[in-house]
Order: sequence, then structure tokens, then C-alpha cells
Amino acid sequence: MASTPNPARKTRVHPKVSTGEEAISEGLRERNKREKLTRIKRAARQLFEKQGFEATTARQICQRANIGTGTLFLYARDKRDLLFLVFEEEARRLFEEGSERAARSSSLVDGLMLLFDGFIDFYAQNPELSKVILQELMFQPHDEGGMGGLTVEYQVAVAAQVERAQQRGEVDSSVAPVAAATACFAHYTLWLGSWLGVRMITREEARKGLRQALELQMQGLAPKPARKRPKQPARPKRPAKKGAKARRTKTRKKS
Amino acid sequence: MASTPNPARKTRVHPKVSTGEEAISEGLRERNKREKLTRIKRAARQLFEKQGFEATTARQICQRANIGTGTLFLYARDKRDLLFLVFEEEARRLFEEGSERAARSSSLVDGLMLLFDGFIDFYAQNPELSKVILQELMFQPHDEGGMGGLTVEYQVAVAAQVERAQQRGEVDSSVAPVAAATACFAHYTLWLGSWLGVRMITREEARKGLRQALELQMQGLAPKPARKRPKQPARPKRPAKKGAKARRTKTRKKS
DNA sequence: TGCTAAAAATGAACACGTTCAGAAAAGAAC
DNA sequence: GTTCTTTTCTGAACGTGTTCATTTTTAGCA
Repeated sequence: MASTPNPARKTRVHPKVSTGEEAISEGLRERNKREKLTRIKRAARQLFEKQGFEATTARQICQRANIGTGTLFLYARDKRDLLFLVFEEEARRLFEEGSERAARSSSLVDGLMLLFDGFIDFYAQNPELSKVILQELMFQPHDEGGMGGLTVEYQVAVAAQVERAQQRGEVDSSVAPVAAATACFAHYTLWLGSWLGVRMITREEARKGLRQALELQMQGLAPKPARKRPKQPARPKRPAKKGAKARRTKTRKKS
Repeated sequence: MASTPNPARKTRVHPKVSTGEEAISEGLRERNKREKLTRIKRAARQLFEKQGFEATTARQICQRANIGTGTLFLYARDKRDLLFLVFEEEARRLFEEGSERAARSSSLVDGLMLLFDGFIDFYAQNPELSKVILQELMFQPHDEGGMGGLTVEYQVAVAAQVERAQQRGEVDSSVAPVAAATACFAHYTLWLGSWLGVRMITREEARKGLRQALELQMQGLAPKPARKRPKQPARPKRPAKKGAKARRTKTRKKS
């Protein structure tokens, strides 16, 4: 009944390392901190990629980064936080690239897959690390900036896609965009989980399953009333070229 | 690139404790093991519920169960596995109760909510523990028996619900039941995660969101060609308050 | 240049989960 | 009972992530 509120992630990392462009001249302090952070990122990344997350010890990272063991935890809340330090930048880049590509698509499902594919490629590079990242993303509060914030932006981007589709007449106007976005996001996370977490599925199976789930989300489970032309152009502006259900798009090429 | 295959959960727990009814007379060995297991379960449950999962140490459990520290790990693979030892029985019961109730329902959404509600109630009893359980369920391979097996059975039960609805004509006959079940399960896990993991939502909000997601899954996002639906309340004439739509059933009462 | 206060770095120390070589208990055979 | 084999138990020991009192570095000022 009691339940401790979890180790309650430490309030904030101690040295406030500058986030980029500052006044022209930086003090010694600033420079040292920046360099240290860089070294930490590099060391962590190298070791994670070579040995995996669990097999890499904090002390190893410290040694390679030339810092004392305690210092590491002034720059990262804990070991898992290092994953974010290391990969946030790349994730942000992928996110923006995906958003751009998706914006050019004219089908909701295609657009979402473009959005998702960037991350799927990223995760595929190292499934073991990705599992930990995903786990953290799905179970850590999304506030407190960092990569959790990205997740929120992600959902916003999905919602934007839905809204565009709605304006196109591809999505019913009575649907709340955020609700639809959440639904699509649910399929995304489930299939990612089956692939990276539960590990009973390959990457391509996950992509295929995800795409089918999105199509099913478009169609709905309920039976279509009668297969006849909606001759009344009252409701949707354009009759939305929605043909049969199983829209066989060729599997999208990825990098 | 390398990536260690994770600490690779230990092959199997050492003493094979009998799973219930055996030959009438049991040897001293069997009895000792059974008693020890019982003591472990009791101790772990009490401590977990009083102090929470993280705050309970393995040594505390051993002390309370009157066993050596090493012995604990002959009965549980690791600390998290204790959660399954402790809660599997109860989870199984809830699952069966839910299945029965769901079988009596004549609407898919209602039926699924009945199925889900059992677990939602269970999780609500102790959200912190539930978070860990959920995390384990979603990220540990589902084979190797235990509670993971339950997850599989769960999805099967959902698929069965879909099939029944299909026979009733509530679900389109062209839909593959497992695909539909997976989709519904995706909504279930997402909303559970928002509630227990990311912690930005209350239990009732999660239930409501889940129900709406299921309804949206029924309807689909695509625009309906003509409003010739059997008995759907058509488009909401009344300007349904704040974006919410498709509110059909009154929020189900739960136990 | 010294002097002082604030910021940052340090590594020994802590508490934890987990292991494993050896000890103890239970069964089998006589 | 006595001996031997097999199963089960045990707690000291290991390696881990993380903390914190102390030391070192930097900045501001005279």
C-alpha cells in the first residue's frame, strides 16, 4: 500500500554545461565542462556499441573519458541517462528528416510509415541498445526535457499528419486528431515492442505488421454498410479514392 | 555492433518445486521446498506491498522468509521474477473471471473492457509494483512459461472476442481476428503505459481513453461513404462538448 | 601577485543484486 | 545404524551503480 515513489530521479545534474552558442569568449570553466561532456559522450558511445549496454560499466566509461568515477554522475543522472546524452542528437535529426519526408506524402499510412521508418532504421542499428532506450522512453515521465520531450513532439507530428489527412478528406472530419494520433502511436509502440522487446519478430515483420495495423485503423473493424457509390457529394468534398481495403503498396525502400 | 545478448536469464531455477497435486505422500524434500516457496512468496508480497519494489532488498526477503541469501535465487531467477511468483496466481484468477464476464457481453467494445477491467483493477491496487510488472511483461520474451505465457493467453482471449463479434456481424468478415486482436491489445498497452509508466494520467482517464480508442478502432479513421449505418447515432447533431465524439455507452461500472 | 569563495572533480565507501565453492540435509542401499 | 550419492542450502565474496566528504580548480577582487 505504501510504495516508495521510486528512487525519484535526482533533481538536476550539477554542472550546468552550456548548450551551444554562448558569448564569444567562454571561461575556462565552460570550456572544461564542454570538453568533458564531449569526452563522456564519445567514450560511452564507443563502449555501448562495442560491448552493449549492460556489459559496459560506468567505470569503464570514466576511464576512457579520463574522469573520476564520481564525475560521470555530474553529467548524467544515471547510467541509462547516458543513452540519451549519446543518442538524443541523432534521434532529433532522424525525427526532423522523417517529418520532412512525411510532409510530402499524400497518403496517411504512407506518411506515417515514413515518419516511423527513420526510427526503425535507427533502432535496427543496435537492437540491444534500442531495447533499453525504448524501455526508458515508454516508462519514464515525458516531462523533464531530454529525449522524453522528443516523444511528445513525435506524437504531435503524428497528429499533424492526421490533420492534414483530414483536410484532404482521407480521414473523417468527426475524428479528433489527437485521438487518432494516439491510436496510430499505439500500433507503432506495440510493434516496436514485439520486435525489440519481446524479440519474437524480425524488423521486416514488424514493419509489415505495423503497416497492416495502420491500414486496419483506417478501415475500422465494423462492417462497411453496402458497397455502393456515395453519390451524394454532401459529406466529404471529394469522394476519397479509397478503393479496396488491402492497399498493396510496395514495401518502402529504406536507407 | 557487437552487443552482448543481455545477461541471458539463467536457464532454470534449481529445485523443481512441485506445482500442486502429487502422489499422496510427499517426501521431506518436497515438503521443505514447498514450505520454503510459500514463505518466500509471503515475505516478498508483504515487503513489496509495504515498502515498494525498489525499496525492498533481497536480503530483507530472505531474512523474513528464514532462508539464506543464496537460497532465494534458487526459487526466483532474479528479484523481478519474484513479482511473478507473487502475483501470477492472482493474475490468472483475474484473467479467468474477466474472460467469463466478457463472454456474456454482446458488444465487442464492452466485452473487451470487461476483459481489461480485471487487470486495471489489479494494477490500481499498487501502481508502483504494477509499473514494474508491466515493464517486465512488455519487454521480456513471452515464452518460458510464467506470467509471460499469460500475456499470450490474453491475446488469444481478445482474438476469441473478435471472432465472436465477427459471427455476430459486428466485425467485418474480411478482418483477420488476430490482426484485430493485436490492434486492440495495442491500445490496451498504450493506455496502461500512459497511466502506470509515464504517469501523466489517472486510472479513470486511462479507462476512458482506452474505451474511446477501441471505439475508434471499430469505426476506423476513413470517412463513411454514406450514413446508412445499422443503428449508429449518425453524426452528432449536438455539438458534442470539446472534441470528444462517438460516446456510445455509459462508462461501464466496475467491481 | 596573493587571498578567498564558489564551482567542479575525485575516489574511497556504501548498498545492492547475484554467484558459487563448500556445507548440510535427504534419500538409497546395505 | 552406516555409508554413499544426490539434492538443497548457505553466506562470504564479487562486481555493480551511485553517493558524498574531501580536495582541486577557477573566478573575482585587492
